[in-house]
Formats: sequence, C-alpha cells, structure tokens
Amino acid sequence: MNEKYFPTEIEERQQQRWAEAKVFEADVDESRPHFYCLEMLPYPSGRIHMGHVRNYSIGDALACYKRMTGFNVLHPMGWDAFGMPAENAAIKNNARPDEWTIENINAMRTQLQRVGFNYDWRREIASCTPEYYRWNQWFFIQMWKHGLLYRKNATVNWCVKCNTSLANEQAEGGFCWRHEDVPVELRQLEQWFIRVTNYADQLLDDLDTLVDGWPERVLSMQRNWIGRSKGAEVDFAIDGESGVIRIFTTRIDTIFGASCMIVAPEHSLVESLIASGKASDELKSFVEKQSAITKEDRIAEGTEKEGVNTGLFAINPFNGEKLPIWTANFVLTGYGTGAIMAVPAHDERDFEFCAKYGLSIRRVIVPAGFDGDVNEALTEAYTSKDESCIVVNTGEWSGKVVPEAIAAMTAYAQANGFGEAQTNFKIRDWGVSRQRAWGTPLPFIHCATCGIVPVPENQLPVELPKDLNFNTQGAPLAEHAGFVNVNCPTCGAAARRDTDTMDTFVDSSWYYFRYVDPKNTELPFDPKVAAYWMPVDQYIGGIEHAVLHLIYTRLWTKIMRDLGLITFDEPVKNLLTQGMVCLATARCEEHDWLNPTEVLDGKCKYCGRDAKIGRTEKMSKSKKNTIDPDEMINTFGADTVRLFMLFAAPPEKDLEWDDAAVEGASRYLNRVWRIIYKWHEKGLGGREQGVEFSDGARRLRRKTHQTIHRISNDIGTRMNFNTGVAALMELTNEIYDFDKKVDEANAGDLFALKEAMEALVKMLAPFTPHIAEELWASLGHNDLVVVAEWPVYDAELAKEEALEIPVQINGKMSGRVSVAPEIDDEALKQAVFSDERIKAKIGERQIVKTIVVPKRLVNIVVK
RNA sequence: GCGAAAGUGGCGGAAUUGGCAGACGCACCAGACUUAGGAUCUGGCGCCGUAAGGUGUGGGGGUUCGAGUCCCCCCUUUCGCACCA
Repeated sequence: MNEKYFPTEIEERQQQRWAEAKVFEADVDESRPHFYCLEMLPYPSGRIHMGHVRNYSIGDALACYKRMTGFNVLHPMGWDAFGMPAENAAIKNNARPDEWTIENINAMRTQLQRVGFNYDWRREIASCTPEYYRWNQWFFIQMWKHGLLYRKNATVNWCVKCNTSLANEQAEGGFCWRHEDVPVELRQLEQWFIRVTNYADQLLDDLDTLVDGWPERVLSMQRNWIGRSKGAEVDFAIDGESGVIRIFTTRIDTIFGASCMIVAPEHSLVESLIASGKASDELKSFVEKQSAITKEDRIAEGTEKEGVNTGLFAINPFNGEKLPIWTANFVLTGYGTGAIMAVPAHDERDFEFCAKYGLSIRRVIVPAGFDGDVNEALTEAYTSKDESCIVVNTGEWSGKVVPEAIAAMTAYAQANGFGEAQTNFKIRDWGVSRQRAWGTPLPFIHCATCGIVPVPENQLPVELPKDLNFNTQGAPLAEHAGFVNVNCPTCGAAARRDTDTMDTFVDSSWYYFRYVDPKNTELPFDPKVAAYWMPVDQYIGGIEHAVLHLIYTRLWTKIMRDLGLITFDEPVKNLLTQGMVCLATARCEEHDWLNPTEVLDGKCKYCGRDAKIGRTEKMSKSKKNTIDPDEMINTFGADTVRLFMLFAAPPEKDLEWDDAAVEGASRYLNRVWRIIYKWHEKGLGGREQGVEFSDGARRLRRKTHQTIHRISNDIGTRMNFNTGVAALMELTNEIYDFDKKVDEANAGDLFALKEAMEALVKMLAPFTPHIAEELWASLGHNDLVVVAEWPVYDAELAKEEALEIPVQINGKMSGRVSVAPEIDDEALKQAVFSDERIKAKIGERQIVKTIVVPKRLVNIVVK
C-alpha cells in the first residue's frame, strides 16, 4: 500500500482485476433474487459528458449495492447508434456513418471504462448493427401482419434541418425536438404509422399501476399527452342542404344552450361552399388568411377569436332550433371532428366569441340549490365542473344532475340515430418513416401488382448498403440501385424496396429486452430469459424522454405482449429521472459565451469587457459551460468525480458543478486513505473472541452498526445517495476520534477499529469502487470488495447505552435528562421531575399534564 | 389561465411516522504544525446579543401538549399543459 492516494494508478489496476474476474457478468440463476438495473443508453456523439457520468454513477451505485446484498444483478450498457449526427458527419467529411459511429462508440466505451462502471460488457449492443436492427424489421413485419402498422398519405411534421418528417412527440409545441429554434413545417407525405391509438386507453389506464414507482411529473405529462376525453358526437342537419355537421362535445348536456355552430376554416363544409361559389367574399378572404397562419400561431396565447358567418343554418336535433353556422380561427381541424357547437353560457371561449359577435347566450346549467333567476344575463361563462350541478332549460332532461343528463342525452341521441358516445385522444398514431439513410431500412417491397409485400423473414436483415452516396440532392437509399431494385417476393416481378428508414426511437423502444439475450438469432430475445429478468427493476435517465422514449417503450411492451413474447403490461417498475448537471454561464459582448476559466475578475480574458456571470444552466457545448469528465478524472480520479456527484444533491434534483466541493470530495477520500494507511502500517491483528470492549470501542462499534443500518436504507430504499455519503463521513469522523484514544495493546480496541474500517470500505464500494477495492486489499483481503457480502447489521450493537431525552415545558426546549434506553414511561417521568434544573424551571407553576413520547421526549404542560 | 412540485444559514443540502431545526459538506474565521502551504490537525460558525437570553424553516392565520412537517389564505420560483370543444 502506498502512503499517498494516487487515484489514476489504482483505478486502472482495479478495473483490470474486475474484468479478469468477470464479476459483473450475470446470467439466469433461479437460486438468487434478481435485479435489473438499467440506465438510458447514450447516443455515440463522440465524448461522454457529465450528464452521462451522473446518470451512470447513480445506476452503478445501486447495481453494486444490490449485488453486495445478494442479488443477481443485470447491469448492461449499449449504444443508440442510428441517427442524424452520423449522417451529417458523412455528408460534411465524406466519411462513412458506420465508421464514424463505431469510432465514437470505441472512444466512449473507453471513457466509460475509465470511470469504472460495473457493466456486463458481454451484453453490449449497438442499434446500428444488422444483428440488432434485423429485429426492428422483424417487429415491423409482425405488426404489419397484425394490422398494427399501416401506410397512409398524411400531413406530417417536417424539420428542414433534419430534412425528414417527425412524429408528433418529436414536434411538440411546433418545434423540432432536436432543433429547438426550428419550427416544423407541414408536408403531405405517404408514411408508415404504428397504430398507437389502438393502445391509447391502455397507455393511459396502466399509468395508474405505476404511481408508486414513477415520478408523478412523468405520469402527468403522459396523461396530458395521451389526452383522453370522453364525450359524444352529434349530427346537426344543415337547413335546406343535404348532409350533416358532426360535432364532438364532452358536454352534450349543454346542447340546449348552443347559440351557433362553428367549423374550422379547413372544414369540408367551408371548402364546398367556396367550391360551389356560394361563399361570401368575406368568408373566402377569412379562410385564405387563416390558412396562411400556422396552427401554433393560431392558437397562441392572446390571439383574438375571429370568425365569419357562413350564412348557413344547422338544426339542433334535440329541440329543432335553427343555429347559424360560423367558421372561426379557434376551431381546429385536427381535433375531434373539426366542428363544435358553441355554448357561450358554459364555455369561456364560446362566451368570448358569442359576446363579440352578438350571439345569444342561454344558461342551461346551475349549481345545486340555485335559487336565482335562471334567465338573468351572465357576465361570464359558468364553467363549474361540479357533478352536483343541475341541468335547466333543457326540455324533458331539466332537473337532472350533469352526469345523469349526459348519459340520458347521449342514449337519446344514439336511439334516434343522430349521435353516439365517443372518446377522443390527443395522442396520434406514430409516424415512423424517416427520409434519412442512417437508420433501419423498412423491410417492405412495393410491387406494382401485389402492392406492399413484407420481405420474407428468412431474408432478414435487409442490410443498409455500406457504399451510399451522401453527396447528393436526393435520398441516398433511393439512389442506390443495388438496394432499391428487387424482385417481388410474391410474384417475382421487378419491384422496389421501400427507401425510408425507421425513426430511431424504434431502436430504443425495446433495446433493454435485447440485453437479456443479446446474441439470439432466432428471436429478438428468448421469452423465458426475458421472463426471468424483466420487467426492469430500476430505470434511470433524464426527464426529457417523459413523452418520447418512455411512451414509445410502454407502447412497444404492450405490442410485444400481444405478440406473445412476454406476459406483463409495463416494462419498468421504478423510474428515477435524475436532474441535470449545471454550471454558471458567462457572456461577453464581443466573444459571446465564455468558459468560466476565460473570465478573470468579472472581465473577459480576451478583450477586458465586462463578462456577466449568468444563471446556472444545463451544461452545453453551445454555452461553453461544460466540464470534461476526462479532465476531471485525470486531476482527481473517477472515484472523486463520482463521489461528488452522488453527494452534492439528491439524484432527482439538478446539480450545480462546484470545483471547491469536488476538492472536498477528494479531500475526504484522502482522509479515508490516510487513516487506513496508518493502521495498515501498524497492523490490526486478527479477530478475537470474548474480548472486553472499552467505552470508546463500544461507541465506535455502535456508530459502525448504526451506519450500516442507515446507509442500507439510504441506498436500498430511498436512493438518497447524498445522505448515504454523509453517513460514511460521520463514521469516518468517528474512526478519527477513536484513533486519538485507542489503546494499541487492547485487543477489543483493535477489533472495533478493524470492524469499523472494513465496514466503511465495503460501504464505500458502491460510491467509490476503486479506492474501496484498493483499501480492501490493504486490509488483508484477497477477494473483491465490489462483490463482497454487505456488512451485517447488528441491532444489539447499534443500540444506544443511554438516551438523552429532551424535556419541553409548554412545548419549549428546557433541558435534557440522561436515562437508560429501556426506561418505561413512568420511570422517565420520575427522572424528569427529579431533575433539579427542570424543577427550577417549572417553579411555582401548576402542572396540568405531562406528555411522554416513549424513549423520545417529555413535554410538561404548566399554567 | 389550469395542474404539479418546491421555498430551511453565505452556499449545496439534512431532519424516514407531527417530537432536540440546520446532520454531512462547501465557503469563511481563529489557532496548531511548518522554511512554506491552496497540505494536515484542532476549534468556531443561523440571526440579534459581551452575556443571560431572545429569536428563527417565504408571509399571514389555524389545528395540536408540541408544526419545517398537517389544514386554510397569500407571495415567489421551477416544471408541465394550455383556445382540446
């Protein structure tokens, strides 16, 4: 053992020992409980960043702890290796995307290995390999056969920077998910879709089974995204015309309050009015104007409601009333039927619109016990969602409470053939085609006679050609004759391969199923092996995937269940969304974003202008507020970096990088090293039975066992690594205290010291495995600490010898009494009332009552 | 606007069920050792006060013997959703 702690040297050595001993390799073993610890796989961009290090340090600590407490732990890592940057690099540098990607993977794997993460590298996967993506193709063919995949000409989101279409989830708020400043365009395109809407109900309802294991934030984001709304569709006949307007409403009970109908400017009714020349000039120009505005602008906050009367009338099927038909900007074509009935009395938007255009307002809902005038003019919409509200002015349904009226009126509409119950969702089918070349080819062939024909399964994978030409205006795949031209598998005639590729979110929808059986050539995975490991016990990753990856992967699980591969409904039992790694930003007028080292005394290093230190923000290359993990590891060692990240904040909170605190973490490890080095030199002797323990030794043993108890809870149950580290620091401080007064001739003292140090080193292993391993060897062990048995908690030894019971008078702290730990309430009371200090404080006052919280506190109420 | 989470020293954060507020660390202060220290060790460190003591978990009210924790109102911050019919 070296006197000084040299992290980089020991880290490499210990990593080698682990690799040689293959201790992180796990296989099916029915004799032990199993635990699947999973972290979101990285995109091989070239370098790992601090966000990765944090994410993986959390998972690594948990995996190590679980392994040490007897679990068979699956802890894999892989690469989300298809995607745009590789293709862009190919275009820019005339490189090959596969080579670019593999180089990056190799570099990043080396980096991850330098941090010393305990992965089973045998199970590594890269989604860009044919061995992997052939199963994407296989899944698509199964989905096609089951009617879960279809092709349709549709309006899709298009990002000009990505030069491809995007799924709705990837175009939230009208901007591309990869390019936050690039608004998406709409294009008409023939596309592949996965029938998500078949699963919308399940995706929503099953969220209820995740409430204990998933953050509420993610659940509510998914609920919002799925956006189920239950209501009814109702047909309104058009006065003097054939055909009907079908509307969607969640409040059919308010239909007697309808003042007008409003259709979207794109509605077929408006189109046909214009086509037949019956539209007014005002209507025509309004529609023209609206079609020039994007949906996002049209529904942006503060946009005034505008509309035009079409001149037509609709007949309310419930009461025969004639209602003018309007078109307006706030009615959208993409939701419901693109047409609504406007009920101004009970909807804020409708109120605003009808008030503006002087349309009548009729109240049809009142609160329970309402005793005012039903026909008195409302000054604002009455929108109470209270189920006890009563329907009025509504013919035979008047007097019913809202839920009953909705049920009865929906039934009436259905019975009379002009409506039916209907559930609407915001979530849309998943558009999975991408017009890019670096992705999984779609395994379909377009034949002039046979239509769309799946590639026969025994011909999978459909491999991506390696000799694509990226310097072309068109699509590289479509221009590759060898790829495109093929014979139809059914009729044998000349046909064309589909030249789109799959959304890369397909790859990540099921990658962790592949880890359980990564070499399988018959199926994506062996259902039996998956049944052993899955579902994932703990998944750890960023919040940014709340409605992207995390909804797709839930969908995929349900599809795989329906394909008979698995039997469970949800893939992930527990989800932890870790916070971001942040750092202060600095900005100079001349040189834009500055690295903190480029700022000297608040001035830009280059030009001397004031450099404003801004707020802390997520580390990003563009803001130049990044810290390179490799540099930090070179300076402090991987253990220090990991310790800092786990200690500085609870995992779900954002973490601000703090150089001083990193040094603090380093100082702590040096402190542990020093005390163990000292006793390594002196020798601690062997364990001896039947020794007498001094007060100090008993105290240290107590702390040791209390710490074992605490940290097991902190890591295993609460996943609060920060308090776990704090507990280890306390134990270390206690060891230092004891070290000052230890009697080297006393076997009990040496035993207590050794016990404390061994426990400390073991408990450090999940956080700082390298130094723990090195110190474990110094303490005379030949086995590996990262797979050693977790220290055993002895409740007897952890018990306090005396309790300091706080005493309150009228709820105010007034002193303490020291009593035996097994004291009963009566004896505790006596001890308190015989305490001179307490007696003096009570003085002449009369004791009203005394509250005793057993073994914790006494409160005396006096007056 | 709706919904959720949060607000504790100079800072990051503890306080597991309503029971000693501020664990642990950073920064800072004082001292020791040293040729030297950005090493190490010892001590201090919420605020007011020399002290005794008082006061204190965003603000106000409440429940309770007792509230950072529970309830009501308000303020602030962050996040999500937002003409969704």
